[in-house]
Amino acid sequence: MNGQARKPRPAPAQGSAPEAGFLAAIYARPGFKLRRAHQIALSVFAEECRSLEVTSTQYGILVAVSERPGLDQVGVAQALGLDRSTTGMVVGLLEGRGLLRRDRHATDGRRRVLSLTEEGARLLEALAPAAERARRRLLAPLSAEEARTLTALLDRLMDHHDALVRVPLMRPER
Amino acid sequence: MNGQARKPRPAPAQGSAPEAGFLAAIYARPGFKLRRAHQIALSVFAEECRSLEVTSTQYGILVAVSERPGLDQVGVAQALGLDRSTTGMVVGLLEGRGLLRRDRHATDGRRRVLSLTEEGARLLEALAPAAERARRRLLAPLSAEEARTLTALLDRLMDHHDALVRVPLMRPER
DNA sequence: TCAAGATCGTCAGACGACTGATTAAATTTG
DNA sequence: CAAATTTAATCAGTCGTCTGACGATCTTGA
Repeated sequence: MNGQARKPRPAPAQGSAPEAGFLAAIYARPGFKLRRAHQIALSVFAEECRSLEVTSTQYGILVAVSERPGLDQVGVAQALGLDRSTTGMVVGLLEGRGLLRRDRHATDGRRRVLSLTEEGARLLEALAPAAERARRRLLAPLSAEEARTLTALLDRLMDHHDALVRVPLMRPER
Repeated sequence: MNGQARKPRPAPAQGSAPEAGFLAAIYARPGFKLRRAHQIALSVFAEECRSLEVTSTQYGILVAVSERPGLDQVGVAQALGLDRSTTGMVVGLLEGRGLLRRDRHATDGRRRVLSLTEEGARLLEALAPAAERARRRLLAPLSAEEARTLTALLDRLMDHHDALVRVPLMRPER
């Protein structure tokens, strides 16, 4: 929460090994490690951007809209691998905060065309260094070489399973 | 959803490279890759356990209670790195399905002591092979060596940042 | 002993995510 | 052209997760 060590905790029972194999079946699961690592990444990002009140998902949406003003919600969802419903919800949130606009498409009445407001653009600028700090901090325990390896392995997982996830990554046409 | 290829999708705009650098700033973020990989891990687990109606979080809780009958909710939360509230919610769900019991602690009136029901134990047995299939499928694109590397790198991230996350991993005493 | 502090469970509120259904607006086709 | 199909957005419902607050209970130290 506060970015510093949270509290003098009563010494995690790590070393004392009260029972070596407890939950080994869970701790060994890659899915568990990924959940944990993701949890950590969210925490670090949240800490670095605390003052700006933006989550990593919101940051992704802001960047996408900034790079492609006029993108619709489906385009954003596909580019980021988000669910359509989730996207609609978060976009509504950002609209409510005055960070982006949601206009009707000129010729296709179904589409909602997204673009940053002045304030959204300003916030995004302030966000960039914070996001960079978060990236660095997350990767701090790894060497540059190791970070590249991790990145490559995760990319392999993503490529291989892309079609299996309900929301595959897809770039907007044009 | 259905475990098969979901639909003949209209050819992801991958190769055609409509704009090489679109969202590169996001795609390069390790946090983004971790979110995606976690999303995939959840999907694979869900597919393998679809018939049993159990999520990976629920599976973790069932295993923890099975290995330590009599553990309380805080113990479960700390062992799995879950929030107390989350744990209470999921435990309530499992209790509602008759998979575990929640009794008052004999001497400490604050504690709720957890244990598997017959049905919970049976389900857990049926779950083991499904969880193993999920693990294998998730790691399918990696060699054994690469899987070990990935595991090791994620462990490094976890160890280094453990204290920063609000819910550090902690084994129950005794 | 008793008041202060710590701990367990729970609630409300917020956010992200997925499913399934519905509505409205294209687009395709017979 | 009109009907059938497809697609964008939204909604309701479920689940997981975290935060902050609260009441009940336990422990401790003055």
